[in-house]
Amino acid sequence: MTVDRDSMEPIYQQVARLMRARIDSGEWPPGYRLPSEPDLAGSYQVNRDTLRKSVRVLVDEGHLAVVRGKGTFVIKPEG
Amino acid sequence: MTVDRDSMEPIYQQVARLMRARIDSGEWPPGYRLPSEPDLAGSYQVNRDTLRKSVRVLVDEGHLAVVRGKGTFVIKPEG
DNA sequence: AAATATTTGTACGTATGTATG
DNA sequence: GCATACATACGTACAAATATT
Repeated sequence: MTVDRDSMEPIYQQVARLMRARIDSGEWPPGYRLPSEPDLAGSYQVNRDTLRKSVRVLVDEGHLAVVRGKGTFVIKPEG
Repeated sequence: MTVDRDSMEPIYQQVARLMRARIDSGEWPPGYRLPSEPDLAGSYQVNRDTLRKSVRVLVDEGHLAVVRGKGTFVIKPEG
């Protein structure tokens, strides 16, 4: 062992975890439109590019859907 | 009709097409390691970030595999 | 209808970190 | 240790789709 490995997690994954928690907890319910990317980036103190990486993770997981010009929405269970 | 729509294609997709063509043509055969991202970015006259988007497209299509620290490789038919 | 504002998408530039050779 | 190659992160600007006034 090389002492304490795997304690590093990229920021965008950390943010993705935080956002996932808000979805799972119901704070961001199905159909909810998230704050804008610049707003979220500000909230999490990260760059917009980094935030968008986090969003992509959740989109890939099927938790979020992004619609250009409209916003980012929490996916509903059925669809 | 709104006159000639859909004639706009993002640069990263254009580059993805060019790269796909080189794979399909056999210029980049299975197992081949592509030039480095900075080199490819220079060849196609785009930013490295843009080139990485193109690569992601081909990875998602199953044409390429990216290995950190090693390079980007053309996927072999079988695996 | 038209102009404006909002929101996501694309593109470039730069710096630093991590994995591999 | 050093060089190479991919990964992450930040900043900036403008384009495109949508919504609002």
